[in-house]
Amino acid sequence: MVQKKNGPPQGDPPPDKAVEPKRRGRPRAYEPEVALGKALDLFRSTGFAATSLDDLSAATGMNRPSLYGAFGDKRELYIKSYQRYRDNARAVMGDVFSNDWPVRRQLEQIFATALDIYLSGEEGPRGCFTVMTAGSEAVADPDIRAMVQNALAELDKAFAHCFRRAKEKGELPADADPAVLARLASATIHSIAVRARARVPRQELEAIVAGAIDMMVGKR
Amino acid sequence: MVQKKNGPPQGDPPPDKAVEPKRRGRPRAYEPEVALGKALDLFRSTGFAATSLDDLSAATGMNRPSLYGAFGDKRELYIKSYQRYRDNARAVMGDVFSNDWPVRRQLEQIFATALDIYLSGEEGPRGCFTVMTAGSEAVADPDIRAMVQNALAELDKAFAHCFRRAKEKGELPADADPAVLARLASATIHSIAVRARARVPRQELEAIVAGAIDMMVGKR
DNA sequence: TGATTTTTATACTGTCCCGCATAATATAAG
DNA sequence: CTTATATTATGCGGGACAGTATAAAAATCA
Repeated sequence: MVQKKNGPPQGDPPPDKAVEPKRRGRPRAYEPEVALGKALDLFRSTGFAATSLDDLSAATGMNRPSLYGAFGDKRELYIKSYQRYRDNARAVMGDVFSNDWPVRRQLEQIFATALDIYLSGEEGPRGCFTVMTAGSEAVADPDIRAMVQNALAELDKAFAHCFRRAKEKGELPADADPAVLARLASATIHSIAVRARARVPRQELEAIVAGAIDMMVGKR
Repeated sequence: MVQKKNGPPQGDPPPDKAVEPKRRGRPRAYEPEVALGKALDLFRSTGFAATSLDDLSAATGMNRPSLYGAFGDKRELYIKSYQRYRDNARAVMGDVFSNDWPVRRQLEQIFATALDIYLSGEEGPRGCFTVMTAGSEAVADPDIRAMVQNALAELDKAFAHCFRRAKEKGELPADADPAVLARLASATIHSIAVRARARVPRQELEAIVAGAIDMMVGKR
C-alpha cells in the first residue's frame, strides 16, 4: 500500500500527454523535446568531451542553469541525448525491420536508412552515436557502457530475426546461419558508420553495402 | 651545389642509426621513442579531447616544455602518436599479411593479432586508434582525416591482396570477389574494434571472427 | 493588488587548460 | 676555467570550463 492511498477505486484521471496542466510559475521559454534534440545534434557532431556547456547552451537556446534544471549535469544530458537517439533510431529502423518484404529488399532499405542517419549533419557526417560512444565514454563509464552493449545487442537481434524469417520463407539456403549473418550485417553497419565519419563519399559506402548484401543473401 | 661543399669525395660517414653523435648541451632525461609510446598509450585509452597535457606530462615523465620541444603542441603529438601506432600496426600485421599460409589460417592469424591489439591495455581495452579517431577528430581535421582514410584504405588493400592471392591459388571459388571479401573483412575488424571498446568479452569477439571467416572462405 | 511559485538571466568561483617565458642545470667546445 | 649549447624545471597568464549562487522576470493564486 505504498503507491495508492485508500482513495476511491474509480480510474485515475488519464495522464493526457500534451495537455498542459496550467503550470504555476513563469512559463519556460523552451520546449524540452526540441532542446534535447539540439543537444543530441551537437553531441553527435563533436562528441562528449569536446562539447562544452556553453556550446550546448547556445545550441539549445537555454542558459546553463536552465540546462541543469531540465536535464541535470553534462553527463546526464549526454545520456538523455543518447536515449533520445536510440528511441528515434528504433522508431525509424523498426519500421523497416518489421516490414514483410523479401530479405534483399529489406536489407537494402535498412542500410539506406542507416546511411541517411550517418551522413546527415550540417557540419559534416555525424556517424553513429553508439559507435562514437563506444570509442569514447563506454570503457570508463559503466552506465553508458551498458547502453552501448544494449544497442549493439539489439541491432544483432534485429538482424538475426530478419534472417531467421527469411530462412523460414525459403529465401536463404538451409545451411545459412542467421546469427552469423546478423553479426556480419551489424559489422557492415559499424564499418559504414566509421567510414562515414571519415567523410568517405556515400557512393563508396553504398558499394560496400551492395557487396555485403550479395555476400549475405547471394548475388541477385 | 647546395648540399655538398667542395669537400673531399670520399664516402660520407655512414649515418649510423643508434650512434649518438656527441650532442652538445645537457643530455635529455627521456628517450623520445618510449615517451611517444607512453603518449600513444594514453591517447588510446582516453582519446584526444579528454587527455590533458598534464596527463601526458605525467605519463611520459617529460614536463610540458620538453613535450613541446620534442613533439610540438597537443595536436602534433596526437598525430605523431597516431603515426607511431600505424607504423607499429603495419609492422605487426604486415608479417601476418605477407606470409604464405592458407587463407583460412592467415585470416585466423590476422584477426587474432587485431584482437590482441584492441584488447590490450591496463585501464581497459583500447580498441583501434583509427576507429576512435574517425569518431572524434577525423570529421573536423583534414590532416587527421587523411590519415584515417589512408589507414582504412590500406587495410582494405591488404585484405584484397590476401583474397586475390588465395583465389589464384584456388582456395576460393572462381566467382569470389576479392574486393568485396576484403571490405567484409575490414568491416569485421571495425566491428570487433567497436565491441572491444564496449568491453564485450574476447570469447564473443572470437565467435564473431569465426563466423565471419566461415562466410568469407567457406565453412571448414 | 500583493504573495507565491517557477523559470530566466547574470555573474561568480575554483579548477583545469594550453602554450610560453624565464631561470636553472648539465654537457661539450675553446 | 670560461663560453656556448641544449635541455630541464618552475611557474605564469589568459582563457575556457563545469557547476552554482543570486537576482530579476513572468506567470498563477488569494
